[in-house]
Amino acid sequence: MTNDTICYDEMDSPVGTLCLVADDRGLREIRFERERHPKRAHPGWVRATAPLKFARVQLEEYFAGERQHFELPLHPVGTPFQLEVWHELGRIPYGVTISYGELARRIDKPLAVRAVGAANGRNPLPIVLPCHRVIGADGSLTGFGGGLPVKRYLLSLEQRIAHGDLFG
Amino acid sequence: MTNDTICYDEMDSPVGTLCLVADDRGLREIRFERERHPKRAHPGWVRATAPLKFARVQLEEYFAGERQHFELPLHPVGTPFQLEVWHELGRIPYGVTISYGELARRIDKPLAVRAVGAANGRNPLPIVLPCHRVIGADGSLTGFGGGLPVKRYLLSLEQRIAHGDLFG
DNA sequence: CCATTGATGTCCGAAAACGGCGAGTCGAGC
DNA sequence: GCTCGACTCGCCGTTTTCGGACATCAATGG
Repeated sequence: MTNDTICYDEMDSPVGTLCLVADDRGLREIRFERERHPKRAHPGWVRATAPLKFARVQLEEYFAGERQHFELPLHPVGTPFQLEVWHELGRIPYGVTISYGELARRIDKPLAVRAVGAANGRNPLPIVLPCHRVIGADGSLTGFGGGLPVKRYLLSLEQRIAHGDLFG
Repeated sequence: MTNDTICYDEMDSPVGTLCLVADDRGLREIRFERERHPKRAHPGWVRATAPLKFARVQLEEYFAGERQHFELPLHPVGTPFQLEVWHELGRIPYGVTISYGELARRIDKPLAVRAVGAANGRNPLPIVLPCHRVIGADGSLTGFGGGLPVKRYLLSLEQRIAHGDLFG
């Protein structure tokens, strides 16, 4: 029935090598070289460039400051709660930051703040689902799977582009 | 890659309706109508008679007393320990019973007696892998996934045929 | 003769721990 | 007074850990 083969590819980026993973339904994962939650190896995955071409191109455009949102079929895998959180991530506009509490409120679970943080930490599609736009209520960056420097880089990139700060 | 479609079929037998399940590698399960460890439903399974024809015929021959061992590709799924136990089951001759302790000794784990019992209880291929030939050290039947009456029936069938007791 | 105990792999439920938080409290310092 | 940090505590989904229960049986000790 469904063709469950999973393919992957790697690409260079300003924040290090990225590993893109997809199945026939869409993009499943974007992995940083050194992740906080290292995922297990990929048994039976097939390296393939073609199916991931659109993802790679759009990411390159993003890093070049020429793309503010992605148009890709996505297929992140997670619990219902996690999917809800990740889906909500997709609605945060480019260059905008909100707090974990605000995100919790937006999914109608104002008290599930730490749970939102945890779900954010397991976001399998960083950059595309912009978990980096979620920060502490006091403005601190608090954490990021690929490392705080990467989070800082992404936010400053978006600030620069969104606000037209040519000196950033 | 591997064609993972799973097919199933049902058949009548002297011990009630049996559900046969197989993939392209062989027979996976034989389910009784009312099982002790009820397995989850079959999402995405396809009903198909042809691939299970040999299994069905051989089972019918077995119940008719005309077959004493099976010649089928098998593909039971379990832990390494379980596979070891189930494999050993296949060596118990028709009409013979051994104890759980004896079975444990045969796989070189003489102390894993209860573990052997548990593995026996999870045997996905009853009848074909004759877990019914394993009984308590004191001769009691102790248990059977499809119900003790079925275990009794199978043993008495084999006794009758093996010992040529025409009055059984 | 009966009750108890220990050894073993697996499953299942309950319980606890653990986070990419945040509001509140309390002192220290100015 | 006011600000700011360090600390505490409650919140909630997920993960991990843990404790029994099993298709047992031989060895003990009363």
